[in-house]
Amino acid sequence: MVLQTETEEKIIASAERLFYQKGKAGTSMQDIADDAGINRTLLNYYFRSKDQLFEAVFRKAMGTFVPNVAAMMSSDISFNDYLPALVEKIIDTMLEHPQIPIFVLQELSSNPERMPQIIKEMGIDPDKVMEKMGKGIASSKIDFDPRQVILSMISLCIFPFAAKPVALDILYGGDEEAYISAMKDRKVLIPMIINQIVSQNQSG
Amino acid sequence: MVLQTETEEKIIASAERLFYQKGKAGTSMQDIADDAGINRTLLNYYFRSKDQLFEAVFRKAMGTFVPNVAAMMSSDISFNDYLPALVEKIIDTMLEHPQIPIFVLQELSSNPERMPQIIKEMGIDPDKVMEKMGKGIASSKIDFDPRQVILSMISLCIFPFAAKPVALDILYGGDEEAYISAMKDRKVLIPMIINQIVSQNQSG
DNA sequence: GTCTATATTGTGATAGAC
DNA sequence: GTCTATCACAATATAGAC
Repeated sequence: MVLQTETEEKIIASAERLFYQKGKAGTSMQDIADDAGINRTLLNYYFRSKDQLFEAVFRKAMGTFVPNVAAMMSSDISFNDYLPALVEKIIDTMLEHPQIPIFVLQELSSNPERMPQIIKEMGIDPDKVMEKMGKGIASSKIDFDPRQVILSMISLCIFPFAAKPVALDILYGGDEEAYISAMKDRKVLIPMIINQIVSQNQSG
Repeated sequence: MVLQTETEEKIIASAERLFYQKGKAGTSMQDIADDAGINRTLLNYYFRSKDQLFEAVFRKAMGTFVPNVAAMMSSDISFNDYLPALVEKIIDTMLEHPQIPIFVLQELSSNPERMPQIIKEMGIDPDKVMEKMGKGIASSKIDFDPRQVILSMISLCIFPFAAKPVALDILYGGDEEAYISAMKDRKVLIPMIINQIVSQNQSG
């Protein structure tokens, strides 16, 4: 992260909070300026336009996930062995930034045509990911498509945060502590689930 | 569904499409009127305000899920036995309305304080849901909290649709047919996963 | 770098003619 | 029920003083 002026940092921090909660169209430049306690025109001075400010926030949010994937791909241990660490990393990231999934998915849902370029920019090679996955999942008991396994793992990790308001209320009666505690429990539950799918003779 | 005038139907149809894709703040009344091919003031004539039009769309979207839950709760067979039918119902609903999850979750994320009242209005009794769940899950092999099981099942069913742009591009190389086909496969995969978690001696 | 003033356009909503 | 005309206001963005 490059050094930034204090004002620029305040803008980004406020823009993040508000874009995450209210979305791009639901947040005005004035809202952000007020939240940051600065003059509205400074947003244009530093970021030229609302679009460019949003873009900065969006890219930072996307970048939150990439290190997790990158770390997995650069490690030389198999998917199965790396699984618990990966799940823990993802859930820890979610506990810190629970609003990011919906924010990112809402933007990608509105502008799906952005996906191909984003993948390219983030340096993710789908083939390489699949190769890594397939390696650990080859001996699957139920002969799952590796893509179904990875999709299921991500679903189990991320959806409970995207659906926090619903889960919190219906399943945990509004008890935030109970909800958080349950999310932490999933660090061990999810690898168990995935391992059960993938293979029961990992030792072989 | 009550009989509606043709104009009213056109408004709702356009409002759904646009609210789903661009969100509430990202969609103007003019956008909706143009999409419906009618005069903008008719929106106010039929729905009084943008807020009330949005509310109509939001409630209809929420109502899409409720029948699935309601059907499960009113059935007298156990959760485990009902599982495959429930998963199939949910995934079929998602295939028909893949944009609803993000739309609903975005709104609830912006206004989580709405949850308690919504649950009440929809006639969902959390205790009754939990009782139903706990019944089928009691003999769990890994002694899972029933809430973790239900949360996992929902995650596995819904997240792959919420994350469609990402999954489509990274996992299926942009091949829409392959993606849809994979989603259909999950109708049988997900019950297998959940059953493996829950119990291996359901017969007892 | 930070402010005030202003240009321009878009927005939700209503009144009133037909 | 549907239209035109209009209101009051909020939005993004820029020019220019300090």
